Amino acid sequence: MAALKHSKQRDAILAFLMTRKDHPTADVVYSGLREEYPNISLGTVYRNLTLLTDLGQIQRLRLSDGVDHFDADTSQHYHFLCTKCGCVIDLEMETIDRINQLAGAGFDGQIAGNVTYFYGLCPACKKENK
Amino acid sequence: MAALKHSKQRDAILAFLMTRKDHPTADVVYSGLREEYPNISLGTVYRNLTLLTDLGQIQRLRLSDGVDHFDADTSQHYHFLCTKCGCVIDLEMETIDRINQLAGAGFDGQIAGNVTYFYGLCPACKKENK
DNA sequence: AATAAAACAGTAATCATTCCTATTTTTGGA
DNA sequence: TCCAAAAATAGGAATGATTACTGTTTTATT
Repeated sequence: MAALKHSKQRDAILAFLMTRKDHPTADVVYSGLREEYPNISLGTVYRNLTLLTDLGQIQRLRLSDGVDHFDADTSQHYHFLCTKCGCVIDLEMETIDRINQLAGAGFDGQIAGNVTYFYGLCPACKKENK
Repeated sequence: MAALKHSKQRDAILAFLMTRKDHPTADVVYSGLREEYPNISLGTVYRNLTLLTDLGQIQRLRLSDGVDHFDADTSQHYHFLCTKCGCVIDLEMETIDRINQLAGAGFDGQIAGNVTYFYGLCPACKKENK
């Protein structure tokens, strides 16, 4: 039913995301692509970001800053949100697996997964605060 | 500087929240209070929910459904979001303490805390799905 | 090349939340 | 108890991210 058709814009959005490690928002993707595609529309960016998320090619990060961020690295890893400058950084740490089992014990529903991220001061803001 | 003044509306908002375990949204609080306070305004609800959060008397839950939920229980505990019906439920489980230390190891910034919640099917939706 | 389906650009609409302003309430002192 | 200053309110306008709509363009298939 889906009958997905190829599009240059979708390729460009995915390629752009793959070049960045800062987990940009839809608006940043839009701005970044306007040089190469002056007529690309914000709606197209949103639609494709959602589509790529549904396809499992990228992941959407919904942190507490109220704006969605997107990450081309779909592997399980943790994120950090700086409460001062708002930047988002990958954290290098092992996966906490048992946590879903802990949550499921004594719960009659079905745990499909969890959302976990960290917040505080990023290295740059921490240095600046001294 | 703060010079907080008493208000019936703020009392009512806090009292309403304390009667509920379902972590209502601002709009639900607003609707629930309109019987007793027909003229209460949505802005007042939002302002006081933010104020009470800042005072540490309630906590704001920012889950991935895009709407803020509020909880009068400020103790550390975990939440579950049903991906089908959208309900939010408290989970009975021990606190995972070392997770912040794990995240902080090898990270040059400062970890202030983490956000962790679970998602899946609530007991009612799980039963219905069989 | 002809056709149908999908994607697009551009724009309007939605929805949660915040902001603004004139009025009302609270509170501490005369 | 009355007064004045500060804080809070109601009501409505504004914001900002995201989604929906529509007529046009692109893609893929025969």
